[in-house]
Amino acid sequence: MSHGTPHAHGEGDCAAWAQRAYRELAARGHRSGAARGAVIERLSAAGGCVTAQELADQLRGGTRPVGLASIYRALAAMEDAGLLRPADIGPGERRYELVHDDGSHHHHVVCERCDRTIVFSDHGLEAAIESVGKRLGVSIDAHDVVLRGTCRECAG
Amino acid sequence: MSHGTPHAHGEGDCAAWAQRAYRELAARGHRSGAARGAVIERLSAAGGCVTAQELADQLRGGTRPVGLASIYRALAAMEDAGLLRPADIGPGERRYELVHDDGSHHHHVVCERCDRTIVFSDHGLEAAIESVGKRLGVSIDAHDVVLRGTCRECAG
DNA sequence: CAGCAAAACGAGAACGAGTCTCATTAGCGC
DNA sequence: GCGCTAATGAGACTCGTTCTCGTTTTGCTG
Repeated sequence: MSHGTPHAHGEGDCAAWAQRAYRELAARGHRSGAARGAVIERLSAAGGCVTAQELADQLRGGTRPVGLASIYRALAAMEDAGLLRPADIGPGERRYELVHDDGSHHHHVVCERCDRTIVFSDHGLEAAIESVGKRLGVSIDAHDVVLRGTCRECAG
Repeated sequence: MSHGTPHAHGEGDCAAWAQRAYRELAARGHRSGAARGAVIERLSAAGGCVTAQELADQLRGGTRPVGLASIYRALAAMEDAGLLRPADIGPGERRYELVHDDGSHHHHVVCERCDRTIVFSDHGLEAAIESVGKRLGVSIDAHDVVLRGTCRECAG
């Protein structure tokens, strides 16, 4: 049951995500623009977990530079549409995660030595969180969990 | 502004915390200064869960204004000394929590309607986190958990 | 296809949190 | 007191994010 997926990158999902993003945004009355398209492609290629700045850097080197404002606008629109989820992993680190429609869901471990981020999911943890919500009488819409420690490689 | 968290723990702890803060900082070779003293008093009075900006505002209105730089310095020194723990509750929200020496430890629920923060601790959740760390082979030094939802009052 | 209104765009200004620098002040051991 | 050094505060600076505004695109309609 609680089988983890440490760093499983499914690329097929991301292409599907891009399709859904186009569809969802169009359905919400958004017109298709070059900037937003480029952002969607980049996000989908990266599989998520990027900052706005990283997107800007990558797009600046690409076929066509995209203004920062447009990137933030695109990200905001997609967050509104439930296509992205911001993850506040550290101060000055707002990373955006793809939200897949299968409801899959993960959290992060940040290694304090190498600064790498490991992705995981865990049923036990989700269950514990749900149980806390019930106990407190709070209906939980979302939750962020960030673990900090030393990863296997750094621990040696 | 309206962020007076109803406190489950007594205020006696916070006075004790202030004492320990003075002691611990002195032990680390810090001299006692007016600015740092004011920050300790304010933190202890607030019981934690404040941002540097809030401290600055409160101290500006007080008997003696304290420079922002000094506040950040004081916070950093106390974090180093294990007296404070930063909690990244939201973007642009670096709140500092008192670390009590009884090792007590809590997390936050942020109500998305009234923006209030509820503090809780849960043994099951801690256990789940520990178990995740073991499974991933990561030694966990610290962890942040933020739940977002609607509190009992707002759900009405 | 041309015309049009609204959406999207990009450059740059503005903003806010946090950090850094530096000249001045003040603690503490002597 | 004396002097060394940490602490302080004003303000400059960085950096991520948001806002503004004039221009370009898009998609719709005649």
